[in-house]
Amino acid sequence: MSSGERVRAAAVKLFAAKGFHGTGIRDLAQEAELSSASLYHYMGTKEDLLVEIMATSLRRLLDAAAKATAGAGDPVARLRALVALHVLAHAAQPAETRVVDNEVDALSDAARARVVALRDEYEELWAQAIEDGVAAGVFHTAHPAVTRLALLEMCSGVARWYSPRGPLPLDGLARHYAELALRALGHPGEVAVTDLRPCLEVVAQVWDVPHQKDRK
Amino acid sequence: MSSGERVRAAAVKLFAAKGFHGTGIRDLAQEAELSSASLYHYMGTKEDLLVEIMATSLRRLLDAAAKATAGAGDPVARLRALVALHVLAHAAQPAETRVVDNEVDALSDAARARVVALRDEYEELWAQAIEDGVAAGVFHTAHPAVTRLALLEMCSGVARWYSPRGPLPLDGLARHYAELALRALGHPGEVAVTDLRPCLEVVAQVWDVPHQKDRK
Amino acid sequence: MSSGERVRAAAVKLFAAKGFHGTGIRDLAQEAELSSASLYHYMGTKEDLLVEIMATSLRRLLDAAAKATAGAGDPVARLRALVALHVLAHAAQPAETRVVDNEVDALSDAARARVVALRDEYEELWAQAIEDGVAAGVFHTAHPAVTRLALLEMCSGVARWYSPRGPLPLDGLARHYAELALRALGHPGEVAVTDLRPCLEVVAQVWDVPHQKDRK
Amino acid sequence: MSSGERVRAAAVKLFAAKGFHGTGIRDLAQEAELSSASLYHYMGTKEDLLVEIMATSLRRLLDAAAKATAGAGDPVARLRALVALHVLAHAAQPAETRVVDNEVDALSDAARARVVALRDEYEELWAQAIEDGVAAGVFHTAHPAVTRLALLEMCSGVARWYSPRGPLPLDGLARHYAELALRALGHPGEVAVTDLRPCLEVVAQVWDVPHQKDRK
DNA sequence: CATGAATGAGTGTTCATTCAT
DNA sequence: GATGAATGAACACTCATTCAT
Repeated sequence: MSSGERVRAAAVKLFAAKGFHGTGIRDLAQEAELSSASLYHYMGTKEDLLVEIMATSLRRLLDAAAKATAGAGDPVARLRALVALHVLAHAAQPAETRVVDNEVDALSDAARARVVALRDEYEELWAQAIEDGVAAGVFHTAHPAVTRLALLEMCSGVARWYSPRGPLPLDGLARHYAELALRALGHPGEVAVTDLRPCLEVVAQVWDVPHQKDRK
Repeated sequence: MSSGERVRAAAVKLFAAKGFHGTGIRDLAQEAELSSASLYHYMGTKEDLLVEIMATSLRRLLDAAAKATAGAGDPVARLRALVALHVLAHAAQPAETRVVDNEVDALSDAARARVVALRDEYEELWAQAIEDGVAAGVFHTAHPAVTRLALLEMCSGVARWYSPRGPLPLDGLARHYAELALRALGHPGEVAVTDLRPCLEVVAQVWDVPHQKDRK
Repeated sequence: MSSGERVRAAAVKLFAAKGFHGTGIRDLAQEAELSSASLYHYMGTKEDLLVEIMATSLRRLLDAAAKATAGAGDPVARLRALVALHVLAHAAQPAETRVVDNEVDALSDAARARVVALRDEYEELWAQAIEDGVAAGVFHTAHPAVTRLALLEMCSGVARWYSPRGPLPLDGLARHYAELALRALGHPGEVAVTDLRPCLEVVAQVWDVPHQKDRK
Repeated sequence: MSSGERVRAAAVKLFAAKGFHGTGIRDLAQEAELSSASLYHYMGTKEDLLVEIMATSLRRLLDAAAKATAGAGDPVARLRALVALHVLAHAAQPAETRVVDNEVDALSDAARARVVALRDEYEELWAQAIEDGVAAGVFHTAHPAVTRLALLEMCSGVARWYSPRGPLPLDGLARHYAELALRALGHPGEVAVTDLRPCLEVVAQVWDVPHQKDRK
């Protein structure tokens, strides 16, 4: 791992664990095994580092979601894919996603606008899937926008507690959440592992996570 | 509002908006319209202030939950009450609850232990309701603990986006979330406003929130 | 001397001796016998301190010059007064005037504009006196603007070398420079001490300098 | 222009514009279009660079002055030459001369001693000319040393404002200053352009400045 | 009850300089 | 020659906290 990568990794780890404002430049330096001055060869300001992490992470999620839902006309399949992908991303990359979800307030106005725009673009995929499902009569919900937010928060929460060392493997987690989400949308039924295979493949590509939960 | 109350209110507002580490003692002083030195007449350290806010807030939620579920043998009724109460608390007191949910990492080990113990005690009410519902055959979920966490995150998320100025009043919000939760637990069905009345009353008592959503 | 005054005095001394950029905040703190943090009770930024010194010093000179030339219709008398005043100010307040003369480049654009405006206002008094003298036929110079700049630089230079401990007292210095200036303007002749009395009085008032050179 | 020359030119430009302490090594590198590390192939420390600039510049002025006054027994001619040369040097090389005049305080004690010795040697030429003129009865001044300093400051000031794009060409400037100086010394009279020809030639040789003011 | 004054430790960032490549 | 990488020390400035008044 190069020094530049170590800096980024240190930032992800510490921003996730202690928050942006709770992480000092000297903490980053120590974690990256560099002097605090050397940090500045690999980053602009501390905020630049945060923005880069958030934007990259969000864009990756957005691209993965676009890929995983591409060509799926069925709203149920799309939502299932979105839920699975979101949950897997948050379970596999809890630090990155916690930073994205928790540190928006630490951004300056300009940077926040950029990040929020990406987030909105991503959420629009969810909104569209739910809306289409309601229109198609496969989803039933009195307040689609509220439901969307509820489901997103539910899925994002995974980053706050999931451990790959626990009893539930990644694919089981994804299946369970997909079922919860579809039930909440009034479309109950089992989710088969085969339904998730495309998602798992996208996840494996995008985040370098093995199909099996047997690593690290 | 007394000076002491102004200090606490300032802390809740700013800790919620900018985080504990993102809020300086001078910010608090300005918000409370006091000098920074005077702050220390009303608080111990900055961390003491945070701990007080978190502990008080959690204890209030815990007491309210205990009161709202007391005597209800029916797991469905208990869970409905817990969901409604949690959602209402987060919608009515978004700042307090955001502090509780987001700033645990800012606590020292000793303080964190206290706060986490309270939180665990509260979550145990949820765990018990779900477990009882599963045992009674009214809830169906393959991973009760995971489901519990998913629902808690879903409900806590309300504090991040709900606005009383939006189209959905508090009671409607509570009903909707209760329905989402029960559906997710495999127990679909409408939730009547009358089912929530006891909750709304507890909320009104505990958090000084009017029944009607027509205030500021 | 209060702490605030000590800070200002330290800044004048050190900015004059080592330049704005050559003076660290810790140097100021040491000179003012305060911690570097305490400095910030008495100043805004380091640049604010510089601006305050320059603006105050220039305004004082401008006011003194206006007072010393007020009511004098004779261009010769006005120029004599301006020269004497300028020289006395630079001899009596060498640190302040060196800061004003040398640190303009250290200012931000906005601050520089303010300071330069004051300086221009002051130089206009010189320009007017010279122009009037030329028009009246008492001064003879082919390039009045160049001459004005030459004389100003000549007089400002005093701050770079004059010592009250040297053989030449303040009033002798002023007389000598007044003679040099008038000669350069083609209006030779002795300058009597009585001609300078009004100037010396203004100087004594404005800069708290005794008439006699026998202090400190 | 070689890299080494670019470094020196960058230093002259930036030290003049922002001061020694106000100029960072990175500023120099950028101006010289080199990396900051590469700078150190062409210089010792930042201070060495400053010393080299000052010493070279002063020695060149000193040599030029010696050459321009060599063999001239007439104190008036000598002073006229000194003034013209000084003014021309400051008008033609404003950056170099500003560095020499303003950055003496930035030098370490040892380096300052070297530079001041050169400056003293140069000023001695002025002192000698004035003294000789007074002794010969062609100059009249009550305080020769003060007058010398006054005239030197007057002439050095040219570097702070003269622009070759203004209305006054170099030779006109030199003539005007020579007249001002001789008048101040009680020896009025026109200065003919032919009187300055030797000086202009020395200037052209030493500083690569064309006789005509029509360049750049 | 309230605060101006004060500070040691810490903030994010830049400094001039070195050195292996 | 030229530079990316590296750093200890310093930079201007803010931190949470104390205390005499």
